[in-house]
Amino acid sequence: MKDEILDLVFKDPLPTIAEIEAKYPPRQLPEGAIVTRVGPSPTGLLHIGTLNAALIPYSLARACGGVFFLRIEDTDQKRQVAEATDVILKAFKDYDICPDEGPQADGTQKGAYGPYIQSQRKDIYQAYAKELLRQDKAYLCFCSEESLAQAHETQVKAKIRPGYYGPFARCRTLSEDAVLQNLKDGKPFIVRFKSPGHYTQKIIIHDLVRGKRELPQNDLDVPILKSDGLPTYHFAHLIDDHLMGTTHVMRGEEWLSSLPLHLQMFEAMGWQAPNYIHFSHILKLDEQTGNKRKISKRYDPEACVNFYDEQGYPKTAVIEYLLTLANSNFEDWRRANPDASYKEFKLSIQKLNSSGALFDLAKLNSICREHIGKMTAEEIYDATWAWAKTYRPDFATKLEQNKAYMIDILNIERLGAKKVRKDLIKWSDVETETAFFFDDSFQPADPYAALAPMPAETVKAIVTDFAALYDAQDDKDTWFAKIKQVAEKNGFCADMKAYKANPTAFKGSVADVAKVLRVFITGKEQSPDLHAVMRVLGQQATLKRLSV
RNA sequence: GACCCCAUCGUCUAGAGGCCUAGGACAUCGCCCUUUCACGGCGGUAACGCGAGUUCGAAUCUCGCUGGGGUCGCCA
Repeated sequence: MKDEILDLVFKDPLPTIAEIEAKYPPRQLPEGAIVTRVGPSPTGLLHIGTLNAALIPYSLARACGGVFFLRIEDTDQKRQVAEATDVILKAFKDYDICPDEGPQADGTQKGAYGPYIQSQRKDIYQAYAKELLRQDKAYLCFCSEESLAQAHETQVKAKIRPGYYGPFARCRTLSEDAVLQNLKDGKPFIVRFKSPGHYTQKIIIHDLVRGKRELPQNDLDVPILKSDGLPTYHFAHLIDDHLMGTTHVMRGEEWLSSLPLHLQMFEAMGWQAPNYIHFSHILKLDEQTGNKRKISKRYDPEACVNFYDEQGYPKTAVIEYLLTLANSNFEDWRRANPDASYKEFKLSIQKLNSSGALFDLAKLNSICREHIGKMTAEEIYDATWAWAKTYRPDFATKLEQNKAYMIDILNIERLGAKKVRKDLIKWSDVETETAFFFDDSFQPADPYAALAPMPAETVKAIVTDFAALYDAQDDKDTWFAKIKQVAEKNGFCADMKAYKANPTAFKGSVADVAKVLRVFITGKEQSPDLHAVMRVLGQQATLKRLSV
């Protein structure tokens, strides 16, 4: 293509290809190490799929001593959301995904293969686009968006494969004079890749998970530079992953269809293409249709990572859940290594799952229970406090003011217990589960109604009799002996076996007596171990709740 | 519509032609433990989408069908 045209298209001075290539020398890496990356678009809240798309390459790179970097793919100015990059950075940090290279929270960038923000690489993309134009492997397209939309519609109506290819690629055959004239007229344009492919012919592709596949060659003349001069994904991926030395491109399966295009572009550039891995989407059951669909930010609150943050799901547990979806043998490994960090698990490319998984909150909950079940009361306190500081400031204050008490509460059936109770799924549960320990959040329903049909005088007698005997110093056996004593005094059977053998002989059993006390103490019919609850509550508070 | 991907219990999956009467985990149900709940223990229900083929033998290989997902943008 004429230099005159090129000069008109690229008015500002651009670095030469040689200058650029010199800045991106091949990486020196140990044998078997891979270079991979995640490239989120800063468009708002972080999607769970993006977290997953970062976790997998990060884990894989870590397992082989490779490099994992973060690249912000912000080439679509329309979809840009302010602060979204900070959201990504913060989420990665919170979830302990630490890129070796990429933008940092303080605004600087780490790594020698940057910049890692695509909007800052405009001149690089343009330099390569210019080179492609010079070599006639790309051309200028002046078709308006409206005419393109119209052509698309016509194709669909005529049941012809839609797209800008072959006879439909009108600007491909524009003469240089016509191009020059359009440019001089100030017509807006984009740069298209001149595809050398034929749709009827095949290209062999290799996906490290799916294996060898045969796909139709790409014959679409896709845009590589938009009218604002910024590259499209296809072009940016080509340039960046080449220059940055990516050995393994890992991305969602929505990219599989464009792999022939990408491979074709690598070949056109004379570059060796990286390895590709396309992982499946995280799906969700659509309640309307009953079908599975890609979990979406728009309809599913659990699609956004901040949902888990707000609810207070332990971040490690969320990561472990994602890991079980990625490599099903993670669960076996976890059982064999109950106390190891998930970071010690060697994620395997071969075992990466290739079919879409339905997001299962019940499974996540179970992982959370196990996770919190292994923590000490102090650890739970700290994590809950850190969560509450952001999402429940009032509760955070309450935690601060009652630290020792709260730890005592959390230690019920935990400290020294052979089998710890696993009723905590997330940090917000700490607030609800411990509420009855505090007078300001202890909101019992009418205990007599709750205990009906037991007569009110019987209830009162049990409560007052026990209150008279209660001593917070009692060990569990002594404490229970007193409950039995109260039971017998009021005509209840103290021995469960005897009661079950002949239930009609008594007003009820010791279990009913315990239930009365439980309702008065906790406001609920179910609670953790009552003796422990009373002990933690203390003599005074216990008696106060038993004063009728 | 065209092209592509995927297909084992409700869910995530194990499974590489005979180790499969299909295993595990979550969920669910029952029993036990037990002053309630939870935990824990024991047990149960529950799957190879369908149809051809290859083979002595198929969940596993091939083809077709069906179902689900994805792509077909100056979005990524």
